[in-house]
Amino acid sequence: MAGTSFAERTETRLDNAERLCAAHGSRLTDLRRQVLGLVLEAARPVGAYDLLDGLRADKKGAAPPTVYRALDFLLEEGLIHKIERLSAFVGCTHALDGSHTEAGHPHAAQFLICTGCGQVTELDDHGILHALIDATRHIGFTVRHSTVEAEGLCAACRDVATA
Amino acid sequence: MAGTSFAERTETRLDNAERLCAAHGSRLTDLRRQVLGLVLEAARPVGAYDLLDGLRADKKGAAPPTVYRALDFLLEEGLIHKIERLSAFVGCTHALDGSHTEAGHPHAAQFLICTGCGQVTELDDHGILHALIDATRHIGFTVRHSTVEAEGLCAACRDVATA
DNA sequence: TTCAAATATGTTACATTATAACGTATTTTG
DNA sequence: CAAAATACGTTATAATGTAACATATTTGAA
Ligand SMILES: [Zn+2]
Ligand SMILES: [Zn+2]
Ligand SMILES: [Zn+2]
Ligand SMILES: [Zn+2]
Repeated sequence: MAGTSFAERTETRLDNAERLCAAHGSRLTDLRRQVLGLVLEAARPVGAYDLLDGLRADKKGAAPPTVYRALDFLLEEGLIHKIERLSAFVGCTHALDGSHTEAGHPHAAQFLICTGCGQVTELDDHGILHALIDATRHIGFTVRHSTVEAEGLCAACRDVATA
Repeated sequence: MAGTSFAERTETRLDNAERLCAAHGSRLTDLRRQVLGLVLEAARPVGAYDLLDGLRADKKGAAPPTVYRALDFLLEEGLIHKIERLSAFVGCTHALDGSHTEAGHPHAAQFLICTGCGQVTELDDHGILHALIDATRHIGFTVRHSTVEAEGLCAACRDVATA
């Protein structure tokens, strides 16, 4: 049995994830659950090789494909997002926290990356998405997937900076 | 003297770039000009190692730092953009084509990546930028730099697909 | 002009991120 | 149960990006 044990809140979110997978007819295996748990426990976006280190505490022989395959699955299920600018991964708050019974499967989101504290905030702002769709429709481009990432300072870090 | 020779249109854009640099008090050296030329001649986003291959046709001993340093300079001058999802680089149409005398230095832009033909279109849409600023202001986040990239099908490729 | 400082480039080595390819194990389905 | 599909193990390597330090070139002031 997988030795890793997570905080209660994480277990709750993992259970939510498991329900979403079941509803899609896909399987949140022990390994995938463990990788998702490691992503959720991190306060900030985690790189694949950090996850690999975490996995190795439990499964000695883990190798890159182990973690990348799990990440691919979690991305396809919409349980995590990849922050392109950081080559790192975060849990999808929309899918894991909300009571959104329609969640799961990738969705358009926006990410605010604070260069002060490293925290990433997920937005799900329709205005941004609409502005993008509007601008692209003009020139006949059909959007299938969008990446919106902003770097800057969160409220807390800005207050520190201007103090 | 650098042997690489570019199409006339590229030379024109390189001359524009040189003027912009001069106006900033920075220098578009032979090497940087050559790398920018290679970016501009490519019909699509180019990876750093493709550029390195191109450079090596002319300068036998070129190494990764050679091209990465040139790219860093060109990014800082706002002459090229990096497409994060592709780890690849494109010329900035705003800076190089327009008669925008205020151009140069990085600016917020949006990129449409066609998965059919690989072409990338640069937008400079105020609506998208504004929607992003609006959404972030609400939560006290200050945007310093934004990445907006959409993957999908351009008009031409969509027509082929539905034919 | 001459020399010191700043800037740009050369060069070697390495770090980080990601995937290919193939074999084994487990789960599902008829 | 047996066949097929899915998931995982394992080894090797590809692709992208930097650190560190030496050399060369340009700039600017004495
Ligand atoms: Zn999400
Ligand atoms: Zn912060
Ligand atoms: Zn641009
Ligand atoms: Zn196309």
